Amino acid sequence: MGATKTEHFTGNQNAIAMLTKALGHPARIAIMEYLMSVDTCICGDIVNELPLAQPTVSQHLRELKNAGLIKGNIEGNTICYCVDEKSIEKLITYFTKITTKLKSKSCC
Amino acid sequence: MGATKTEHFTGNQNAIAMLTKALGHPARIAIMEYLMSVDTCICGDIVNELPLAQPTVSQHLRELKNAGLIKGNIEGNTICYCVDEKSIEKLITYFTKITTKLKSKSCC
DNA sequence: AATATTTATCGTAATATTGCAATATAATAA
DNA sequence: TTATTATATTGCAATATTACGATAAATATT
Repeated sequence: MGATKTEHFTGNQNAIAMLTKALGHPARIAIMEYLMSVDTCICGDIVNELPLAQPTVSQHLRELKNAGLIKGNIEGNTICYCVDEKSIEKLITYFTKITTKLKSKSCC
Repeated sequence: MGATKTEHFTGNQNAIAMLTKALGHPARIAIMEYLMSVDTCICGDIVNELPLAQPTVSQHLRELKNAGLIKGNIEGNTICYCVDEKSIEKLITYFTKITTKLKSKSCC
């Protein structure tokens, strides 16, 4: 044991969990915030913004990319990163649906 | 190493990461969905809804509770669980702020 | 009181994550 | 060509997570 039993859950449940899991680390939240703190793509420069070693940042970037939360374009010597809006929209839609249901509840 | 370096990040970054991390497992997403699938608190009955052993479900419930995503009231023999709306609101507010910023971007 | 029911905790094995030094890769600059 | 710069990959140690059997704790039922 030790591995998540994804096969017992729906595709949507696994998809949402994949997104939230990728966001479930302060460094990755910090990366997302940094990517959105300017009006353009960020080319290079991400490693210097974080209090972590370069291989660690690279690993976090890969996880965000695998989850579909960010996109990365090779631009010569550096890589330009930016947020993939679709994934964030998906999360907002999901959570909004949740709270819409909650409004009609009266409990606890 | 192996432990997250929370001390290097802001309180808000850690707070959001704590919520998303707690949601980062399909079983916990399934629990949240189940809790919201009815109009009242769910007293007992959560274990039977999931394809996991009782101690495992109990562990997932504790994680959701520690993160502040659900509330649990002891009701005699059973425990009544429901979603803590405030935590979900916090996430929606956060992600909405993110997309508002993204709208003004033109990149990638 | 004895038993059943519900949930939590303990202990532990399997697996995953986090972090970084060392090294590799690839493009640019000298 | 030989640095230099930017990012990725490898390997590994420390730690965390996932899952569950066994057991405990607490209330309910008989």
